[in-house]
Amino acid sequence: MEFKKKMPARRQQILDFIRVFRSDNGIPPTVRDIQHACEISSTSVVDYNLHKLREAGFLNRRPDVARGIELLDDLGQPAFGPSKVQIVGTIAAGQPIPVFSTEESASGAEFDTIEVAPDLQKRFGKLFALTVNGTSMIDALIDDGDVVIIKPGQQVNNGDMVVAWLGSEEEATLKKFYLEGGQVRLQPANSQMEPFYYPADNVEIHGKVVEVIRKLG
Amino acid sequence: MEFKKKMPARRQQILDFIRVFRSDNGIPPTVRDIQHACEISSTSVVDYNLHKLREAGFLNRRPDVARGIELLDDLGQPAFGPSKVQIVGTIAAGQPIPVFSTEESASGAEFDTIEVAPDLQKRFGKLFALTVNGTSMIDALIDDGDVVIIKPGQQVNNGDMVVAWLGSEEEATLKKFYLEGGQVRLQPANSQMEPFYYPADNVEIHGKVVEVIRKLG
DNA sequence: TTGCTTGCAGAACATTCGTTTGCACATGAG
DNA sequence: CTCATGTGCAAACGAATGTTCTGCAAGCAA
Repeated sequence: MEFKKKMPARRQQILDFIRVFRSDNGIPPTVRDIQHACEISSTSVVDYNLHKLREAGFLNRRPDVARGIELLDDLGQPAFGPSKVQIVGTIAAGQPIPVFSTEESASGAEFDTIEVAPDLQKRFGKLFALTVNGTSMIDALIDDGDVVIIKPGQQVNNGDMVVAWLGSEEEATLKKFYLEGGQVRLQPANSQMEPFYYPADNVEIHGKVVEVIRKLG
Repeated sequence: MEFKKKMPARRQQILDFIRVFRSDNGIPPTVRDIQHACEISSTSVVDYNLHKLREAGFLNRRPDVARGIELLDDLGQPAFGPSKVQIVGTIAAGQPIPVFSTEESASGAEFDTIEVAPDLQKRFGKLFALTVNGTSMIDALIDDGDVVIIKPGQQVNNGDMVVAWLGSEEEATLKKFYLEGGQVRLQPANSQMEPFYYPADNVEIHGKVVEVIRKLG
């Protein structure tokens, strides 16, 4: 299945300019800003291409408002302002991890959120967060109250810090992951600690930790 | 010296609305947006108050451009887009800390930066960051490569994690700070570790850690 | 050919929106 | 009292800006 038809150079240029302009000035450009920057002879051409870009899902246009161009991220969400990540629960040794459905976050439920650097979501896409409860992850240099930002999914590489569920132990944990033959080596981040070994089918990977945040003061 | 005269309620309301509107919509409000939201009968009243707010240094107005209101932070800098904090150097046991001049960051020098959540700078004002070099802070649950976000200054409270310079040891360190009589107790964040005691005049406080960030993957 | 689509051009139109002007009312200093 | 200053109001002006209409040309398929 083919997703992206090749984008005309003119259209790509416009999209890039909107990004740069918004980053430089804090507000989106006007149609005529785009016209002059991209050396287009008419505003109608800009309008035409903006219309196409809207159809392709790259942006939104608020009708009849000045500077109403609104860039969208990969998920069709407005890409402005502080990025907030939902804290879907806590992680602690001996407790199940709350199931996060990647597709839909039940619109009724209200979650706590944590503000993260906007570039995080740009790099990793959809993210979730867990609050660490207790000092059971201290061997991974993670303290009580720390927040771990997680990219959900099973695809992890050796060396990634992962959210692992150990079936036999009935325990969730944060460790560095290494697949070695049929075995899984879970290595605490603390180099002074010894690794643990488990059969591969006993370890269930829920996601990959992309950042740890500890708020103080 | 008196800094802030009391701000008229109307003016404060306008300022608050601009913040909320910008956060909700990603673009600044128009004069008429403000007029309607604050139930003001005329645009000229809004314009008058915006003029006053500009004189007071709270915002900037780009002349003759739609939605040209630009909120300023405490330092008179535009407050939009991703918040970047300068990484002014590294911290490691046995090495001096680079001196950060709070007033001026030498415009010639180029620093690495790290993106942080925008609310951090709103809450703490001017911030700096240090990269932790080596595992010497591991007793404070801080790993090699972690970035600590620091609010510079000597005013710290008991229990704060601080950047401390130990004169006699010629060593910089990150520890929880407690002033007890004439002594300073420096407590590693790791509860399994024992505290250290120093005479107060041997400990130089450079700032307060407000957040620890560990990037993975 | 015919018809359809994509893309560009020029001009005019309609609305949004920043700005200005004039006036009124209060308060306080002199 | 007069004068200056801060604040609020109404209306209008004009620049900024989104939108629309008509036309043209090249590519492509039936």
